[in-house]
Amino acid sequence: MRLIEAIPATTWSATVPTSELLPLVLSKRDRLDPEDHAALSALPVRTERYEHGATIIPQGPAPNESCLVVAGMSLRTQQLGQSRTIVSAIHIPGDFVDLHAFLLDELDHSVVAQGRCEVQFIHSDALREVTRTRPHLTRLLWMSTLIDAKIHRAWLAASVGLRATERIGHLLSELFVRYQLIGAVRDGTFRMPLEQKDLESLLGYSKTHVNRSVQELRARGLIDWERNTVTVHQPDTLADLSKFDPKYLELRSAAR
Amino acid sequence: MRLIEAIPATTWSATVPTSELLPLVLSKRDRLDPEDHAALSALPVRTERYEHGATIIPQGPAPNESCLVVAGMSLRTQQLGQSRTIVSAIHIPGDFVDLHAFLLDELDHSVVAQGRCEVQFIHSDALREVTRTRPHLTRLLWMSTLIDAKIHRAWLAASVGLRATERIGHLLSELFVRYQLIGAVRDGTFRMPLEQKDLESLLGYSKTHVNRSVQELRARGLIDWERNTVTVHQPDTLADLSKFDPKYLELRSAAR
DNA sequence: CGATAAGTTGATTCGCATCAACTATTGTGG
DNA sequence: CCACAATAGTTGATGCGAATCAACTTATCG
Repeated sequence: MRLIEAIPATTWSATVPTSELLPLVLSKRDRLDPEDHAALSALPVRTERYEHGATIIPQGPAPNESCLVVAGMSLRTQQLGQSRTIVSAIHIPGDFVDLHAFLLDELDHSVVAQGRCEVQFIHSDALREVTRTRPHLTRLLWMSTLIDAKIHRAWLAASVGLRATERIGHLLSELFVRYQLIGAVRDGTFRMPLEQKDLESLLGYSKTHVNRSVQELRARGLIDWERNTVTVHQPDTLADLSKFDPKYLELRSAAR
Repeated sequence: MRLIEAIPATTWSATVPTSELLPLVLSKRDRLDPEDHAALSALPVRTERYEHGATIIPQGPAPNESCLVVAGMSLRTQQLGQSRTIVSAIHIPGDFVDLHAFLLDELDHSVVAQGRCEVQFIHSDALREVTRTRPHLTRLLWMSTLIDAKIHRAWLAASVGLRATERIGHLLSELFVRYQLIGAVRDGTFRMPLEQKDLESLLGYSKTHVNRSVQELRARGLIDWERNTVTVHQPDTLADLSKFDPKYLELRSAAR
């Protein structure tokens, strides 16, 4: 087992009861009135744990459940041709993994556990019922998928327009912000189930080149990164270098 | 004016009355019952035309309208730092341009006309009313944004995993399929408001390299492309070479 | 404490950018 | 209508960013 120890500190399950996780997540986007809150708490959920590399959702016909990361990390991976695998999204605690599954027939990607990972499943019927009766919640759920798309666009822009060093800086800036939002950064440091080698499938660079680029960021005093621990010494400088817009994950809804 | 003549043949406004466009577009996703159909037809819309390069939607605070391309083409463009502009989406007739705008406060991109372009605006209040009263329509609208995200993921994968020639093949395969879906391909040929030079901001390659890659595709007998006219001689071979999954935009499905 | 995997360094090759010239096409005004 | 201007497309030469192959060091785990 060369995993990071157990499920990382970045877990909510310790502090938040199962039924309160979803309302908590959505309340970060917009105020929930008591009825909405109750509707969410009442959703039946099933919690599962996965070992590193396990497939949480397979590519192909969409499952009749959607899920949410409770602890750890999962990756959305797409096949490109036969041989190549590309990561198209990273999910950390509080992120919906495949909310879109309940509206699509077929998923173009798999979801796999990166390190140990705990997720909460919600049946599509229950979600459909929410969309039938609770318009405001529907809009908030919809918004979650829009934020997903927003991140996709940012990755796409980074992929087209940045070179290795900047691009790694961009990814680390994003993870820094996202881990900050769930309270998992202390003194500029966070732990996550990614190592340098993982950037090979994430960004498409060889491990050799990833390493040289990471060294450059280190040499400039912007970051440290050993194994699963990342420290961002100068978030602003790093964001600037990487053309990362720190506001791009501001999450509040326009839909009341 | 070095535009493609007037609004291209790829227009629906000639054959479909304004109020019927939106129901027509959504009915491609799933059956509409008469009430849903009526609700859509009743939406007040405003039609506008833009010249090449005109900004249809500016980056920044989200507008209180969303829009749909009726004729021509529009591009979603993002700023990366000060200088670089990246295209993150292409919209052709029948595509929603910024349906997500009505749920987000702030747009991370602009939308500009590529060639002459006709769009239909729908006020956010009207959309919000639809989401309040018509759950099935809401799911279909939501699904439009999910397909958008699906295309983003395909672009991202292509951008990370393919080289210039394949990547251009990928884009042309996608456009071929999308234009086919709106009935704008005849004998493998379609016209569009993009030229080779436009791939510079679309894919991030220099025009020199774009040209050499296009020539390679031509030399292999896969395509022809002069100015605004593209012919795909062997869609299957091209898709295969480009690792393009031709199924990825098939839209119809079961219960929504 | 040995085995395995992550990280590091160097040498070579290749894809693509860049700069520069040139041709072909389209559009414009006299 | 023709001559010219402007833009799209084409070709060549050179340099840099990143892949690849290979060897090696360091950390981790059983």
